[in-house]
Amino acid sequence: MGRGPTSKDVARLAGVSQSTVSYVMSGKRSISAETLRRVEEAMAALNYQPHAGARALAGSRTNTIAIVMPFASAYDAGQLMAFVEEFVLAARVHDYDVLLVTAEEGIEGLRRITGGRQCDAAVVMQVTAQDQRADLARTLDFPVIFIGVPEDTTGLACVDFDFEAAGRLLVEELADLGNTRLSVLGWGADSVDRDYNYIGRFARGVTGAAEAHRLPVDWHLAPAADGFAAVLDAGLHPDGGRTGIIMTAGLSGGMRALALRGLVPGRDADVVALCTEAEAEEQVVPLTAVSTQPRDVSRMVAERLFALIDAGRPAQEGVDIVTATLVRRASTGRA
Amino acid sequence: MGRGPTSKDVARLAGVSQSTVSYVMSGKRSISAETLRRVEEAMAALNYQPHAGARALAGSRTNTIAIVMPFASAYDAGQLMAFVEEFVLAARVHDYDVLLVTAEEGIEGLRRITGGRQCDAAVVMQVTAQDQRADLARTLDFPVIFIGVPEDTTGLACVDFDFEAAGRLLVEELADLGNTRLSVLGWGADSVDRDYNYIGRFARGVTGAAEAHRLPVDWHLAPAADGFAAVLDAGLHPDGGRTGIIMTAGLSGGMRALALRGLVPGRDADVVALCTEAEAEEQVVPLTAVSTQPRDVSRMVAERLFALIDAGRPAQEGVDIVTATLVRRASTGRA
DNA sequence: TTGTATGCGTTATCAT
DNA sequence: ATGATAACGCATACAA
Repeated sequence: MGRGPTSKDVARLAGVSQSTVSYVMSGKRSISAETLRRVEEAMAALNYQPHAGARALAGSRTNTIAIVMPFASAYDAGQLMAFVEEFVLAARVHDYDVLLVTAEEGIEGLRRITGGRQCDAAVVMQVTAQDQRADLARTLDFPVIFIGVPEDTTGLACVDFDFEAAGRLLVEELADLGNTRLSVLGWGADSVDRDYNYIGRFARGVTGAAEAHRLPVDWHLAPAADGFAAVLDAGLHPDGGRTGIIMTAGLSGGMRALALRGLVPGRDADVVALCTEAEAEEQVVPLTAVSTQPRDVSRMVAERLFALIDAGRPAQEGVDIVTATLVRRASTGRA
Repeated sequence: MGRGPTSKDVARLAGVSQSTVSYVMSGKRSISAETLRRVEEAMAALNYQPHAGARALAGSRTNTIAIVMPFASAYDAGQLMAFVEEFVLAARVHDYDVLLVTAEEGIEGLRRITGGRQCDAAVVMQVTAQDQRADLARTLDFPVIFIGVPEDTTGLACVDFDFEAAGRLLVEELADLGNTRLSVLGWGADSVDRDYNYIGRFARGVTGAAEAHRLPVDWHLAPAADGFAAVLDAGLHPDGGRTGIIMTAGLSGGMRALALRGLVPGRDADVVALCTEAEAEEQVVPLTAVSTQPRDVSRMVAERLFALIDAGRPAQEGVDIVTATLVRRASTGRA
């Protein structure tokens, strides 16, 4: 593997000193038009690419951002991909590359990456209420942005979707449609155990709005939703009431449970969901839904991160919330 | 942002020279038990992490692999994620990190990453028949593995799923079930235009097997599959014949088209698919299908790549094929 | 078995 | 406006 041209080679070809080449790249001092031209020509002629390692060593910036990803998680793959794509594109605009770290490496992964100066900042996804990585970040003096909201956000920069509003919007939609009780097919015990904060916030949004509208709610955990099936079998609209359905996790299972009983969303019951737009639209009956917007989250994270990096400040404390909006589709009567 | 401890600091604390610390890490010369212990203690005490940039500069290895990903593509997000996860895990086993590059950067992205010595090797996904990156790789003297098979594989290392066998298996399954003609809902013009080789290989597999069994085939491009809908409306089994259905792209659209007409896979027609296992299983009627195995591909790529890296040889020419297998589910009569 | 010294390719501080 | 030169932190050839 050939060693590749260095800035010294460029300098020689352009007939200038090596430091001049460096200054041409950084733009940190004024260069005469003539010199600039010769250096740029030489760089092009040699197909010169600065050595990233040498840069990181001398300049103590890597132009790399690490993103700690929860692969085998409750997250939808499409969402994750959308988030990552958007983030990588935003990073490239600022001339940054993206290093992938699995959440499986846990706190050690963060330590390794930051300690080894492989990146200038990190994004940590899928944050739990009691997240050890939050504690580490506080001691780190290193820009980290969290996606999700740990219980104690002191000294942390967080971004998240407004799950509480999402819960509220879905309940209000069903209430407006005249439903008198709610059945929720939601996250299973495994997710709750791992203490994903957003599940609690969503539940709080649902509960709050349901109480305000005096609607009783029964919860069922996906995917082992025997209870949910029982509700369907017992009849959705007993005693002249009307049961509205909210689905979060276990969407395909829930839709299948309906289909197997010949129940059509929008005709036999109002069904709303918290899911991706793609999921909402690819159902046999497209779903009225609040969709998390991974690209919006991604853009907000990138914006905030590069503001930090460019300013050189430590991560500014605070939680940024991405707005939730409901889109009506055929699964609710009045679409 | 503090500078962090260096190997010099470790050396001082352990009462040895800096080079000894380095040799402890690399294991490239024998160290007395006593020295080893003191150095390791010092490293632990200081929470020492070697500076990645300095390492790359001095050792000319980055311990990083770039993976060039096709985000907004015909690829399924779940497949991509599975591939990436598996690869990152494999990479960590060999003490490598993974850098993400978008295919949107095209050939320049590859050039930038390899030229800047940000990685020791690269994996290029979603390769087209006439892929410029293949030409670049041939001139690069740098380990690159392609996922997908360009037309000219001279000097390239490629790994891919056996799409031709996939097509054959699906046709044979339908033939064995007594179908006398085939209807294929497949990739749309956009994918074909971009010349994804695997589409052609799949089609070849279908065509070859269909000819061998003397089955007529009609093709419909997803998602604008008006022709497919017309076939359904015209009646699937005219003239005492029997039409078997193969779905590749546009699966959800195809299933919806069936559902809207009250057609149930496995009852009214045999339906098979080339899709992910998750997709096959989450349908109302689970699908008999050949599934690409992203994790198998990933493992094969990783295995081959690290063999190259460890051996220090240039990428060994040749195409590795990941076996295709069919799994029977309820969408074909005899499940 | 261990220490000394050099170089990797940049950035940035002195000079001029 | 430009050139020398000293770090940056590690790997490794050379000495002992």
